[in-house]
Amino acid sequence: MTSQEALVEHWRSLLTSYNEVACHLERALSDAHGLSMSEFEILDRLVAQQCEKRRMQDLAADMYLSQSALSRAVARLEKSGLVARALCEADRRGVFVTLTTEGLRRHTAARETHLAVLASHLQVGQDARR
Amino acid sequence: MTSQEALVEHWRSLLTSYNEVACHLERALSDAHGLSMSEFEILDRLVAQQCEKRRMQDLAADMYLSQSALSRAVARLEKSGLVARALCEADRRGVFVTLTTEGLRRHTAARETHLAVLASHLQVGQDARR
DNA sequence: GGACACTAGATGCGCGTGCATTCAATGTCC
DNA sequence: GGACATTGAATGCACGCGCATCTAGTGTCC
Repeated sequence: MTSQEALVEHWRSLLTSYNEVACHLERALSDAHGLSMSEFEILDRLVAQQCEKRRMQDLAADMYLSQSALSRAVARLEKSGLVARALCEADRRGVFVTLTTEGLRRHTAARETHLAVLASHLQVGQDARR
Repeated sequence: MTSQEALVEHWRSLLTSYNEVACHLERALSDAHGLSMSEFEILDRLVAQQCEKRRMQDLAADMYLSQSALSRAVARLEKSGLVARALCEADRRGVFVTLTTEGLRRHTAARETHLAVLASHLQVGQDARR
């Protein structure tokens, strides 16, 4: 097998795995908790890093979402009461995003679903490395 | 590390890789050849299996796209003249999809871009298997 | 301090997606 | 053969995305 073929095969495998898991995750999180995958990922980040920084910036930095997608996702989460926006006084362009109590609760519940879906649809050894 | 943590880490890694590559692929294919990633994948399937079967069905079977997404993607490709639809006489609900000469040409050109993007953004050994 | 570049985030827009539904063709059962 | 379920594909719809743009606040240079 040439290295090109290996490359394409690896990509195909990644594509398949991703779509399989993402599709199930999206459905399960939405049905059980009213969250999209991206929204869950945002909550997950917020739970992980509970220090004070310019959140929008930082969130965007280690996520795959574009700035605009993140902005809207946070807007949805705020509307649902899972997250709160707060002005940053030091630099009034910045916006802090923090979990609400309800947000933490929802994340805790959704985490179960998240893990369950990963466990049943993500085979850890299935990558196409050759 | 617990197995749950390993699972989540693997998923994060997959998510990151996928988005990195998919984003670049989408851009490169679109800029250089006016194709979306899905459209290229469809052409790629058609090049690979040049036997006669109910195409829509078969295409959907080994792709990640939903039936409706596939239907529309094929419609776009047909509109661009890269693909042709043909009625299946044996079962007149079915639709054959075949590459046009131009479709083959476009695929050949796009394949270069595809491989180049994979080569530069997909590290084969980067999966998070632990 | 006033003009100008830059940065953080929000928003208008077009597009591709999945879901649910629809429509036509096919199979089945009496 | 007629009623009914089933199947292949197309389509209405709502939604999340990325890109480009806009707004407002900040920094810089004279």
